Amino acid sequence: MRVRLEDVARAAGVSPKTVSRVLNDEANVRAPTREKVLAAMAAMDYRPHQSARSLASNRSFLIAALYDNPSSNYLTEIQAGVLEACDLYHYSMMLRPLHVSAEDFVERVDRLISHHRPDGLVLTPPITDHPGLLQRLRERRVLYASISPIEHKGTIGAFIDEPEAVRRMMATLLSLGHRRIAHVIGHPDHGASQWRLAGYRQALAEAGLQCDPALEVAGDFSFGSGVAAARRLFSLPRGRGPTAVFAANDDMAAGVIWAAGEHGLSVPADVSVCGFDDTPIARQIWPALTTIHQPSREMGRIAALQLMESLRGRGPGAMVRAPFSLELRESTARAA
Amino acid sequence: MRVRLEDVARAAGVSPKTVSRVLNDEANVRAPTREKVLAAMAAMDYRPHQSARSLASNRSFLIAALYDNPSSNYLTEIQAGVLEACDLYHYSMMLRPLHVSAEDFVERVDRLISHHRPDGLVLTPPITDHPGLLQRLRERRVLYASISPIEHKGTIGAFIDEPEAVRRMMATLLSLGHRRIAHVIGHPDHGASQWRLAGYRQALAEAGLQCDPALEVAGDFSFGSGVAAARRLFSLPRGRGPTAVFAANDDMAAGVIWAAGEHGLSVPADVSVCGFDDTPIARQIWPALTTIHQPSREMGRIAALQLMESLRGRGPGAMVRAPFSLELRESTARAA
DNA sequence: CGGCAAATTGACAGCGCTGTCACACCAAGG
DNA sequence: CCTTGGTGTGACAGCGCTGTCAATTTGCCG
Repeated sequence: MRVRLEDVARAAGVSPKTVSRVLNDEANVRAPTREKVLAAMAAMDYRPHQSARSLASNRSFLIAALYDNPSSNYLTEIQAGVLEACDLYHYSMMLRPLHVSAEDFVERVDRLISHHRPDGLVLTPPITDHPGLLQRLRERRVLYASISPIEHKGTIGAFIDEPEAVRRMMATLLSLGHRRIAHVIGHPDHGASQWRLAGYRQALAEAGLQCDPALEVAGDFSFGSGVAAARRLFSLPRGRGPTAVFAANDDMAAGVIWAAGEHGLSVPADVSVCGFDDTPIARQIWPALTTIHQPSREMGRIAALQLMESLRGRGPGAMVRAPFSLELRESTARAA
Repeated sequence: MRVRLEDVARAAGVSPKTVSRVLNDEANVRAPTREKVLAAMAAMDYRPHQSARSLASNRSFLIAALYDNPSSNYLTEIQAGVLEACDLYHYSMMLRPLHVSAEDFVERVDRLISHHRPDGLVLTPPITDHPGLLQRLRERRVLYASISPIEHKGTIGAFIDEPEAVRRMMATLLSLGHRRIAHVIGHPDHGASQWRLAGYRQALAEAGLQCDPALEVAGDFSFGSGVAAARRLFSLPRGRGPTAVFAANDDMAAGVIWAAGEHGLSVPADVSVCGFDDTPIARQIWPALTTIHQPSREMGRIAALQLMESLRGRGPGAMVRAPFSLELRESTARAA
C-alpha cells in the first residue's frame, strides 16, 4: 500500500493536519516540528495524492496552456518554458490546441475549464488577441497569463516590444540603402500581424518614404503564403519591384527565398529578405535568414511563473518585458 | 454551487450510485433508467468532478505522453493524434519532455508516475527503445503503448514497417542508376537509426554492391550533423564520393543539401539527396526533398486508442501497422 | 402461480486530504 | 496574580464520487 499523509503523521508523532500544513508550506508551524515532518516525509518517500488534495482544497494544481499556432517550434519552446515553471511549483500542465476562428471557440474553452478545472491559463498568440475569450474568462474569474507581442495593462504574463523590434529591423534595411521595401503580412487573426504591419508603415513614413500598396502583400504565416506573396512581388514591372522583403515571420521569409530561386533572383545580391521569430528554419535555409529573435522559452516560463505567483496570492503581478535581438545573417545585403 | 452527482440523482429520482453507473457506462442499468439519468444530466449541465472520481476509483483519467525528440513537428503531430483519442474517451493528456541519456532517466519517469498517477503512458521514439524503462514499467505494472519504427510483439501501439520503407527508398535510388550511395546515420540512441542503417546495408548487399565504410557517416538527426557529414562526404577524392546521399531523416538531408551548395555541387544534377519522415522542412527547401512520409498523427491516435481500450479491459490489443509512402520530389534524379 | 436465478437498484462506508474551529500554550501587560 | 492576545497544534467533518454488498425486482421455468 502507498504511504499516506496519515502514515507520515504517525511516524513524525504529529497530527495529520500538521503534516498537511508542512506540505502546503503554511505559516504557524514551529521550525523543529517542520523539520521532524520533512524528515519523516523524506524517509518514507511520501508522495501526496493530487486528486485528494484537489478534492479537499478545491484547487487542481493544473494550468492549461492554450494555443492555435501553426509553428510547432515556437510552441515547443513555450511549452518547455511553462513546464520548467510548473516543476518549480509542483503544478501540472495541460496543452490544448484550439481554433480561434471556430464558431464555438469560447464555448470549447468553457467546457475545458469546467472539465479540467485548471487553476489558471496561459494564453499564447493569437488566443491572447481574442477579446471575446478574455471577457468570458474575467466573467468566470479564471486567472490567466498572456504571452503577447505587446504589453497589455492589467494583465499578467510576458511580452516583447514588437513595435521597437520592427523599427530596428526596418532601420537595418534602410541603412543598407534599401528604399523599395516590401512587407509580407501575417495571418489576420494574429494581433502580431497588425503590429508588424503598423511598425513597417511607420518606419517608412519616418524615413520620408511613400508607402506603396503594391509592396504590401497578404500572407498567413505559412511557407506557402510566402511563396505566393513573393511571386506577386517578383512579377512587378522592373523598377517597381522591391529590393528588400520584410516577411512577418520566418516561414514566409523562407517561402520568399524559395520563390526568388524560382524567379532566377539571387538572395541577397538581387533582393534582401528578412523574417521574424528566429525559428530553426532561419538557420536551415541558404542563405541563413536575418530575423528577430525572441526568447520564447523564457517567455513561457515567465508567464507561468507570474500565473502561479498570482495563484499564491502574491500581489497583482504584471506583464514582464522580455528582450529581443536582431540576428543579422546572410539573407540581407546592401541594396544593388 | 456546482451541480453534483447527488443533484442529478435527485432530479432523476434514482440513487447516486445509479447515476454513477450511467456516468461510467456500466452494464446492468435498464434502458429507461439510463435515459432518465442522461436527460437529467443534460438538463442540469452536469460535469463530473474528475478529482473526486479519481480519488474514489483510483483511476486518474490521465495518460502521459513521453518524448525526447528534437523534431518539434513530429511531436506536434503525435500530440494532436493522442489528443484526438483522449477527447473521445474523456481522458486528459499530459506531455513530458525527457532525456533518455540522462543518468536519472528511469527515476524521473518513476517520479512522474508516482506524482501524476497516469492510467497509462504513450511512448515515442527513442523512449520506446529504452529497455531499462520498459522493464521498470512492467515491474510497476504501468500500461504503456509504443509508437515505434518496427513492430514489438506483446506490446500495444502503432508502428510502420521501416525496413520495408528503407528498402523502397534504396530501390528508388538504385533504379535511378546510383551505385555509390552514402548514408548519414541517425542518433545512436534511436532504434530507428539502426533499422535505417541495417536496411541501407541490406539493400546494397541485395543489389550486389560493396558497402564502403567511407560512405557511412555518423550524424545525430540534427541539421548541423547533416552539414558536417556532407562536408566529409564531399571531400572524398574524385570517384570515391557518393552520387546519392540517403540521410536518416529530413533535417540531416536538408543539411546535406546546404553543404552541397557550399561545395558548389548542384542537387540533384551532381548529387541526389533523400531524407526520411517528411517533416515540413522537406517542402520548404529547394529542391524539395524526396523522403518517406509516415502518418504520425494517425499513429499517435492509434497508440492512444489502443491504450484506452486496454484500460477498459478490452482484450490484449496489439501494435497496429500504419502505412508509409514514398514522396518522390526534386532532390533526386538519374545518376550523372 | 410458486420458485429460482439473474438483472437491477440502493445503502453505506470511505478514498486521502484540507477547512474550520476549538484548544493549549506562552509572553506581555495590568 | 490574572487577563489578553497571539501562536502552534489537533479533532473532526466532509470534499464528490465509487466499491462492496445487500435488497429488491424481473424474467423465466415447470
